[in-house]
Amino acid sequence: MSTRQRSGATSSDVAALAGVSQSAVSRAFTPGSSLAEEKRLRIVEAAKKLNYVPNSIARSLTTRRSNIVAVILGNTANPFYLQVLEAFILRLQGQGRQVLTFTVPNGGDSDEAILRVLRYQVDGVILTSAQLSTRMVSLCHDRGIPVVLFNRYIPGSDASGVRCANAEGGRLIAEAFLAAGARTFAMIHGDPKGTTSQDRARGFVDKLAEAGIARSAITSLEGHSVYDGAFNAVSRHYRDGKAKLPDAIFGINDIMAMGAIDALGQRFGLKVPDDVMIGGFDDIAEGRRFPYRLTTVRQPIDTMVEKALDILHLDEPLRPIQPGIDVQVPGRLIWRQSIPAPRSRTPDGAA
Amino acid sequence: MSTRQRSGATSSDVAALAGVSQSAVSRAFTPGSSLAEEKRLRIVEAAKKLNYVPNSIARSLTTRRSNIVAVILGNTANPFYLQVLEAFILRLQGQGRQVLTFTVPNGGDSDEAILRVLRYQVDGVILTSAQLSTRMVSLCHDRGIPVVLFNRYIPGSDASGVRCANAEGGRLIAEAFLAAGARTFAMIHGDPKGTTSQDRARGFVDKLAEAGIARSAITSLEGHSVYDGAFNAVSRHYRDGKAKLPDAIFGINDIMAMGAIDALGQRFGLKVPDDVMIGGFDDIAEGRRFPYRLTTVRQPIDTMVEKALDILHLDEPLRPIQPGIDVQVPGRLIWRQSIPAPRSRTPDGAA
DNA sequence: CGCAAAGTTGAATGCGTATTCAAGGGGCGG
DNA sequence: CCGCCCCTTGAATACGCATTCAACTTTGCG
Repeated sequence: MSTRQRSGATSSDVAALAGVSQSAVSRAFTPGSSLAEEKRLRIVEAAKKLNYVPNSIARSLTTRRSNIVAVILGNTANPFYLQVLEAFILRLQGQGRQVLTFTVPNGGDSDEAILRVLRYQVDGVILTSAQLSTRMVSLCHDRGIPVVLFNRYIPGSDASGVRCANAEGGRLIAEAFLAAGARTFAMIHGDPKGTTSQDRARGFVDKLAEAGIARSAITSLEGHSVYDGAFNAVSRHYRDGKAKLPDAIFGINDIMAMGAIDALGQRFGLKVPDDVMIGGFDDIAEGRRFPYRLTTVRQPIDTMVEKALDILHLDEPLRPIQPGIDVQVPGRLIWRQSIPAPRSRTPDGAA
Repeated sequence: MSTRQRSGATSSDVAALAGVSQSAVSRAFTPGSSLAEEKRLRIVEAAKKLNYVPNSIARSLTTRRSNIVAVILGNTANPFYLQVLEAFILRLQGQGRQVLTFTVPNGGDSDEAILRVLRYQVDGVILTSAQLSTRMVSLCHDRGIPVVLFNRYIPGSDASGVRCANAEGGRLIAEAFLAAGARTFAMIHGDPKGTTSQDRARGFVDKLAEAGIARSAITSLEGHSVYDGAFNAVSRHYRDGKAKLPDAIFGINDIMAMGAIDALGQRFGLKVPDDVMIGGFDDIAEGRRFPYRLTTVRQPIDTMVEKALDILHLDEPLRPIQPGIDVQVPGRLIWRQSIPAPRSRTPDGAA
């Protein structure tokens, strides 16, 4: 009701009411510090009476730890990364930490975001699907702020990262296609500069090469990591029988595989997997359901998030920055209806 | 490479290098403060040399403004709210502000999140689809922290809020159904305690009543605001011809409308809109596409976000907390294929 | 009972910045 | 040439809390 500007009671206010020193109040709210139980109770009671809440900003200033972790997101159009964001939030909240969320325009660099992050003295930075200059890496490095790249790495840098074993995942899809009898292929790339897309494509092509498929039998399309990009690429490339349809199309991520399926269905009246088989990557919720039923490589989000936070070493009082730790977590092939199952396998339903 | 604990150069370091006082450095980084241009340049240069970045934590302590806004999310399973989150992030980033993101378990209360928020001295709180006790409202109130409820309100409270005109939206869907010739109806509710779901349902029922449809001709199902909930509710309710199918089903939000469509198709082989027509609410991206093509009420996210931030009055140096401002933004009916178009209208394609 | 060790407590200090206050300098009009 | 006002500047202080240090109290054990 009043327009008071004070943001609330301070530890000194509580101290005065409880008849103790400000130090005692601080200790009452710092687990593990030495304080008589009886006094602690008295302080807590006084605090409640004043609606006292410790000021984390002030605390951060002295402890030099903000308990804030920054998560920087590129490509928010891909539901996968929103799922990743949620996983980070849940886990960090469980640890009593907060998440400062940033987005950077798709394909843009994250330098500005990093600069903002530095101002807020965050305890760590998670970077997904965004470019990061090596200058920024070393800036964080110098200030003792650990950075973990999520599903991305900077070749030649010593930045740490966690990623799905993308190349192996690409191989898994290739194997599935081969087992289902495909002999001609297309793949829809995401961000051409992104290592994630490159690695998946490489694994895919390598496996096919091993099976004797010539590189020329594999068409490359650009889908820019988004649904519409894939939809349009497929629509354009196969319009009017301009190009011959392959037996199988690999969407470098699920959202593009979905775009491809819809383009085939709506533009050309083609059915998946009867006319063309489709494989994806990520295992996003939307792709599990009708009508997509994507056969895909599941990225174990929880495991990846856990490992990323491990690398951050948030609990270390002083954290020596290790030279880049690079963790790869294997993906798992999930069989659904978008690729016909070979004899030896049975498709599972929607997971 | 070193394990230095210092988090970087301070304004005093820069001052020493530039041969000025710490005050001057502070002024150099505070737009609008009085400082000779030549000196400002010298300071900026020294700062660059030291990789100095102002410490926002320390700044917040003296200015009593953190430039942080908290966004609390319930129901992250609904893509709509992730879209909302992104809109807030983008807009706030553009203002030089940061977003602290919290999630609360679906249907849970947000009291704990609010308490965390208070510790961080955020400049404002946005709360979406989560319960909030009036005690917490007044706690924020007392501390001068503005709270805006997004698509939610607390009856009898003076908390501010922005929401879509939900009742009117429900009416729009009812009108569309009626225009298409429907006479029997079902609706799938979301969170039974949520005002959003209640309001949409009320508008829907009211409009039907005006058209002479008895309440008993409207079946109520519980979908708990999630895809699976709606899918299961429809599957169960109409199993084995247990209940007669209505002409039209209103999913209180798109994600449930989608679940309903899939249940009808997969469980009963029914086609939309030929066998049953379906209406939704929100206009999420997934519902625009094949195979859903949802006719729905679009919530103008950008407008709503803008208004929500207006109410926050982030720029006011001292912000008197107004008694609850309650803004309602009208939704717009988007015609797609899930409801047959009456003569006078033409459906648009995927938007 | 005595002494050392452990446990408690408060005063004082520092974290990095913004801001106030008073002092100094320069320009301008009279 | 003088006086006034505005612009610029640095010293000092406050922001709210954690932590160190020294003083004091209690416990434990011989």
